[in-house]
Amino acid sequence: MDHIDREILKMLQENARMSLKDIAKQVFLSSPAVSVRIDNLVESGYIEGFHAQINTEKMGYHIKAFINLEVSPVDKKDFYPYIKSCKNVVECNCVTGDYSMLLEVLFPSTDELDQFIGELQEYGRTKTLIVFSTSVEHRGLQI
Amino acid sequence: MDHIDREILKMLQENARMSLKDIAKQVFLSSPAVSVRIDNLVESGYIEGFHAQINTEKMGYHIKAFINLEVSPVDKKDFYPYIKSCKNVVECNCVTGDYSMLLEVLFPSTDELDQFIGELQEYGRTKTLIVFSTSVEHRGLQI
DNA sequence: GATGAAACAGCCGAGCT
DNA sequence: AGCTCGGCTGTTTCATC
Repeated sequence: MDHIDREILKMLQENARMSLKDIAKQVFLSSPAVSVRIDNLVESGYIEGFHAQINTEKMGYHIKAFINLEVSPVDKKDFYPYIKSCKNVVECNCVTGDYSMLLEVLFPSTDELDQFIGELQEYGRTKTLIVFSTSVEHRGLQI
Repeated sequence: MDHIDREILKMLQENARMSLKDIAKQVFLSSPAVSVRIDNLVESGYIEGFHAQINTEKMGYHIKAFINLEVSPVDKKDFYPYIKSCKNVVECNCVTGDYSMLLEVLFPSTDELDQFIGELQEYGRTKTLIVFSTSVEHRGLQI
């Protein structure tokens, strides 16, 4: 992990479909050299994947919300697989504070969100924050 | 936006570096046909970008946290450009509830986080939730 | 890590449905 | 109008230095 690897990471973070040739040009290396570096970055776990970022609004998901959820330690074994299977859950973290879990979710409308919160309350009390606007869209670590 | 476009979106979300040929094979189309479809998806805004997902732990960012921040409406004009420039801020939302803003941040250690919270308090009071563990890593909309 | 060759993928235009 | 097919260009990969 030298400064060239960091440069490659940065470029792939901005455009994951960038060609090896274009990357090579910018780091003053040959394409094969870049190819093996990328393979190594994936292999060693620095790169976890390459993903297309999709406009959720355009896909009909108009409501973004954060749900604080209290889950008792006993119920967590059941909770984890359940929450992973929920397509609308974009992120789920175990956190400090009054509520043990913080979820980020996407729904087409408040109706579906409301129904989901109903389901969640089987695990514990909730506090929901609905997103008005996003000033910094979820982005990777700025290298 | 037909079912083939949705299939292509799904594949690019899973692996943004997938070749046109491999995509074409799966949707029973020719590579050129897939190429124009992807261009259209980008053009029409369904795809907002292609990004490499980087392991933040490996990059030395061991602390993830959510910061609830109260910002008065008057200060928001200053706040937005400032928060965008903060490299450690991964996401920033304007939300309902007691605090007007919810930030997701990454730091190498609690020291840097603490210092950042100090800076933020110029804008208003804060409540910080530190992440113990992440059961659902930030992922795109499940199509 | 560089180079050159071979395989491969992507792009553009022609013809087809 | 949009899709498929073929050839040309550019890209990736492999073997060698």
